[in-house]
Amino acid sequence: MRRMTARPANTHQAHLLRLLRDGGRSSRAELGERIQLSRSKLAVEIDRLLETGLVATDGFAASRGGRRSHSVRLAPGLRFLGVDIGATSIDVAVTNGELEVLGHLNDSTDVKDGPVAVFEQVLAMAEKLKESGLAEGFDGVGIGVPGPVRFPEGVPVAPPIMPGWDGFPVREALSQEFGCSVMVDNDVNLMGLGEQHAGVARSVADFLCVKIGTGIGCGIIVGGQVYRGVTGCAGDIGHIQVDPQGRLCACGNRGCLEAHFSGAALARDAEEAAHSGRSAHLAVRLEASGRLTSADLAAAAAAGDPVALDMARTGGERVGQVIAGLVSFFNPGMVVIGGGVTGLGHTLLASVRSQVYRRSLPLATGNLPIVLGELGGMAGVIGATRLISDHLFSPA
Amino acid sequence: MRRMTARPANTHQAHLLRLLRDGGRSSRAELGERIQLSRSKLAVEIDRLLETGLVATDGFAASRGGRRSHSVRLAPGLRFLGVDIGATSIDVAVTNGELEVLGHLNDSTDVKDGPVAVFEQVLAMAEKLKESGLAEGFDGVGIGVPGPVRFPEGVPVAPPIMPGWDGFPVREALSQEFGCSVMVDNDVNLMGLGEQHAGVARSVADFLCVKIGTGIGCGIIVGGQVYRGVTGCAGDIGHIQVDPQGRLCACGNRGCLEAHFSGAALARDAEEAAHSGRSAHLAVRLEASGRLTSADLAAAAAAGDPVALDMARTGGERVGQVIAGLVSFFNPGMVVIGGGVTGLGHTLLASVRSQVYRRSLPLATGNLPIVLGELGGMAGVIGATRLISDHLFSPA
DNA sequence: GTAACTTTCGCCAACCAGAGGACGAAGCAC
DNA sequence: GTGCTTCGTCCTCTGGTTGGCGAAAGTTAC
Repeated sequence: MRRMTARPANTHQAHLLRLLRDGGRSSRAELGERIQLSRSKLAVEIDRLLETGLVATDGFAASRGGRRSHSVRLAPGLRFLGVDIGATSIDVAVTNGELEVLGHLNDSTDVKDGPVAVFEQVLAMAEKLKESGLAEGFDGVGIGVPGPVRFPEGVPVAPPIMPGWDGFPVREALSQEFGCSVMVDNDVNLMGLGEQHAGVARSVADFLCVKIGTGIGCGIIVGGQVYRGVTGCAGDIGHIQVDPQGRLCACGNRGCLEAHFSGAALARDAEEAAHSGRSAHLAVRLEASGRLTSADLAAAAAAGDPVALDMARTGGERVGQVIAGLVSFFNPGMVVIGGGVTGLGHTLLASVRSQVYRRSLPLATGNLPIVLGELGGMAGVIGATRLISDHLFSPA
Repeated sequence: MRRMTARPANTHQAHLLRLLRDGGRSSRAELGERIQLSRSKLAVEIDRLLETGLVATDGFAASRGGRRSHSVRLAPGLRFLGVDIGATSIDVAVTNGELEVLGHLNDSTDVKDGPVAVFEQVLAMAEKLKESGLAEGFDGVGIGVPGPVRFPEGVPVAPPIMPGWDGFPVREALSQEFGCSVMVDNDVNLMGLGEQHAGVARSVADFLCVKIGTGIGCGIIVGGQVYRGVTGCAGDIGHIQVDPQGRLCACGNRGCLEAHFSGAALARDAEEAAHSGRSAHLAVRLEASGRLTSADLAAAAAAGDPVALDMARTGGERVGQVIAGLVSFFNPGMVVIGGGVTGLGHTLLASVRSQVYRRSLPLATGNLPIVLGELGGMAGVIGATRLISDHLFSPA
């Protein structure tokens, strides 16, 4: 099948494409109600979109009491690829134009192996998805990487946990490889976009999305759009100080949030607790797998292990302290928490909430939901497809 | 003189008015270069503005090598009033349409006396400005208050240091009193607007403006606009924790920034140092005036008093710690520091900078100016007139 | 001092895009 | 079948852009 190469010619067409993406198939009349456009103009633009092949007719719409209208929808062959590269795993998903996930693969990796090795893996996974018949090619690819990105160029800059990625032209290289448009962003921003598109933050314009995985980052959505800061590294909250007398962090400072509470720190603490015999539960798990991860800790906490619960509680307080500061500063409409450690669930959430509600202005916390992400591991890939579709569904 | 009651009829007129405000008198040709509009349309809109009296012709413009063009400017009789209500003082200034300050008054007050008393004072000051012949009336009034404001309605909400102001309809009451449009905002936001309009932050779209006065707040400018958060209390950084084992704060928590470093905290510390005999310099000043303020501390520091210098240094480190967190989170293009304690000047600035540069990502700090505000006490009132002019120079 | 060039301004004609009304077609309810 | 509603197309009208032209008023070159 021939890939779509057309792009909307103007803002009206772009707006229509987004309406169809987010609202699914619609009649012209329905579109007319949602868009600020005269009927004649609307008809012209839809005709043009039909001509370019970006949208297709799709039978009749349900009657609303009068003449039935013809439906239109995004071209059914549209395929977006979402790639979420984590520190230790890769998620790849293929969606249709409406960003519904048609297929999904997860693979473990080590981001430290460098971009060439990782992208070989990504390409293999994409190939597998194609072979399973879900796509014959991709119209656009969105990629999330665990570090700061110079967004316009799609190039990682000085990523702390990704040696070898600094300056690697991810966007350009993959654009060539896939033969289509590619957009690259920080994984946390994409998680925010994902939760906004299809998760808990639907219809929230200003919110924060805190991802606690191997590291800790925060996606910032202002007015429905990702805020990236002037150099693209906004949301880098992992090294905010939570305790002047705290632990020494890899960054050279003391008491960084990430040194106390992140996937890496928790795993280390859990192993320490297992070795020292403070937690029999964790010791058993360590025995079984040889290593401990935050998932083991979550399981131990779920099983009621007091040491694990305590770690979740104190960790939550630390994150809560930082989030309280961010809430005071940013006054968001919602805080979404995601990433690997969400397995700690309500223990974590409870202590975060208690910190925030205690430390921030009532005016800021009065109507502030602090919730876990709804999409789990899919948030990143969905956000990635949202990113690339936003790009493609905007005037060239 | 009759006040201007007209408002721009469309976005083009609004845009023209702002161009004239920010660029001063211009010829039609100059305006044509700066605005996205055809010559004929431009001529029509300018003619309409001339008709309504919002702009006036103003002689010939300097020739650029051809036929001389007629200049237009904002109506010369336009007068805006900027009011900056602090915890202990009031600033009032009158400007022309171009927001040039024509006259300025400063008076001490106590915001705790409540809105009625304070506004009586404000009205008296405005009257005095009128009597000095600077204005015959006001076309718009902007007001800053030291606490959170429900912006659309212009009503303070739950302001911690302004008992009696909660829910007082400032905008409505003063609009009646002055007989013109009034806009109310947090004083810190207005300081940010002021520094953006006429101060160090000209041409910076994303920056933070930290005001350290009686309390501590932070104005957030995103994309050239004030970000107020979902309930209007964004930037309330005074109660971010800087030390879990720190001082007890009035808010009930421990180690709040404001408890360690703010006009009030510094004055208390300075008096303590004077009493205990640790600083002879401060003791002399205490003797002289019976009370110490941050201005005394600044003077002592400037004179080389080691205790005062140490207070400035450690205080700067505390603020710097918080700002470092905000820089990591927000990745601004500039940080402006203002408010009463700016008298501490470079001692303060140096320790803030060292903290931020040490704790935040190089990517975020690489090209990040951390500077003192340029406008001093005038930032608030200029920002206030900017606020109301932005409002009046937008389509009705 | 004069001629040639430049720049601005106002006017007009041609043209184009989009809004909104009119109208017929298509479907539903009774 | 009759009346009502909805849908889609056609057509007109308005507002705005573009480009051209000439007058006015400067500057520069000679």
